[in-house]
Amino acid sequence: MTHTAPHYPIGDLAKRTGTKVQTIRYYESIGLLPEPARTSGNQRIYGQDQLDRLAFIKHARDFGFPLDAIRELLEMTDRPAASCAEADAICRRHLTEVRRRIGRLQALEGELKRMVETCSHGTVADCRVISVLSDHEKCCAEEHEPVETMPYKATA
Amino acid sequence: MTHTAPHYPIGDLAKRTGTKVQTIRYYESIGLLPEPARTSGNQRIYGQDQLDRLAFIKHARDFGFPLDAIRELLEMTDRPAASCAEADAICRRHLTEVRRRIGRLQALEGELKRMVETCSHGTVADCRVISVLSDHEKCCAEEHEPVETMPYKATA
DNA sequence: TCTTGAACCTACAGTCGCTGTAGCTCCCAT
DNA sequence: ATGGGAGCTACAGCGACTGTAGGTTCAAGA
Repeated sequence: MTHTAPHYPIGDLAKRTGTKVQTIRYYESIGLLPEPARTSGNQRIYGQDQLDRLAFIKHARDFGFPLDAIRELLEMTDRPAASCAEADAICRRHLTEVRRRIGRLQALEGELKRMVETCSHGTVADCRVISVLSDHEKCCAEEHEPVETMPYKATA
Repeated sequence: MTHTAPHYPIGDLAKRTGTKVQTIRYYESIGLLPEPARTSGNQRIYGQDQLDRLAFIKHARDFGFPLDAIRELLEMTDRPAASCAEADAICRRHLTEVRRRIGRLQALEGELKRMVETCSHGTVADCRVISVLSDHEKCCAEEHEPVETMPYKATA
């Protein structure tokens, strides 16, 4: 039993990585994090390895990588001598996706901007916003694909 | 019984609006579309009103409005004499959200671009992609907030 | 030593906006 | 009469969590 190896309870891990406790347990449940050691009272204790692994996951999530891609990237970190072509490919694919999204959102931004700018602030019957949404003809884009879902929280 | 009023089965409604049949039933289940009339054999039949309403929903979804916002917008179309200030507000809020997302994604794009560009295509041990994700210090952004989730489909 | 309260535990439901499946029934054309 | 496509209900699953209920454990202070 060494006294030098650090060991953290789940709350410390959460604070140090900026993830939520539930999220860490969720990652464990889907096999993204290995099952950690437990105290005699059944509480999880983590070492440096786990902390690093979780930090990697968190960072990759902040970059917007989906968990499947992160899983692949983590497998690669376990084989440091392997070629990084796959990691490169994952990253490029992600970049392409990000650019596609930016394009869609920018087209959307233009249309929304026009909508609010031409709104005459009168009644619903005359409202530009409503009329554009009601009538496809009034819409500027010839053909526009649906943008990804965006559930934004209420700004009360 | 008039012979002029059009009436469509659910599949026609789907084709005409570009939504899926299940989606229409889903909208009904959450109260976004009213329950339609039924044939003697229990099949849904829709009139022009419902078609227009669904087209409105579809169009608004294509604009990225969340269903809650669409619900509010639909309520407004039922009160055409009311002020459109609320519709304007919803639209502006959405526009703000879209712009926020664009900003985040653009920051992300820059970082991802740097990552793939500096990748030396060697082993995982030397991989820039992996190392940036492993080590927060190597990351160019001083502080970056997580970007929204983006589950992209496999490009096989 | 006892107590208090924060942190931990499991298990499960809910979020958002659908999508897919199973296992039926119905309708229309041949 | 029959075949097949379209419709029906009910429910599970997606991704990535978040929140809740109801219990246990731990560490610090009295």
